[in-house]
Amino acid sequence: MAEILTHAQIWAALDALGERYGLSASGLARKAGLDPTTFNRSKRQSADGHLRWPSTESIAKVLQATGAGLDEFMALVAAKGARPTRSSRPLIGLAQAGVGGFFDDAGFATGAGWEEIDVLADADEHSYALEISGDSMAPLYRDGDIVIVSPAAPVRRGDRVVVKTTSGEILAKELRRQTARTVELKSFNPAYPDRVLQKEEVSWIARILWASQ
DNA sequence: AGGCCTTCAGGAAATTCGTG
DNA sequence: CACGAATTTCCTGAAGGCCT
Repeated sequence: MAEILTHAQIWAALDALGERYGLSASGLARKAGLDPTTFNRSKRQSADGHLRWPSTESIAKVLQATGAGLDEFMALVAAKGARPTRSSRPLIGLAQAGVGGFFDDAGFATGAGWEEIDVLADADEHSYALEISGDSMAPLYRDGDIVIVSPAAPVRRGDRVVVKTTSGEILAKELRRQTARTVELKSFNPAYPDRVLQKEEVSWIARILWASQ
């Protein structure tokens, strides 16, 4: 690969990121707290043909707002022009997920009762969709949002994760850190408490890959 | 290391598009 | 038809390069 970052790749990656969330260029900018015109076509090239680039600050804000990591963004850059594949994933409401019978011991989707939903995301085959209910994850995820989750994805500190406890509780939070004995979780919504769980209280951790719709 | 000066991304205003 | 969302056009603040 001769060029690492081309103008077309960067903008295509930004578009692809927006598409994953069902957002237009202006919608993505607004979600990131930027002026809605920031990513418009007309802002990508000036009349004299000069190429315009998004600032690193804007990209940082978009990654912050979407929860995508730099590695995921760079994967989109490398996959310039590739349309995300539409695939059908099992879907369940966050509220129902804790009831039991929907997951195996490792957190993989199993059993009956799952709906199906089409998502614009080439997530792995083990991924499934959760419909957010309530405001406990605001402002990042709102009631009715769909998040794509994978129990097969490796989790690192700072990742957004869904955790099932042995008592049947389902938590969606940010992974603060994992120690030998504990798992520390930070709430998205500051109105809700952070949690520190003992390792043996955790039945599985799945990483939130994308939000959609 | 400091000041000037050019460049340019992003904001403001204006306009068009889309949808009930 | 009205309202909001999306987009274009124009403008400005400030970042950053260059030359002492």
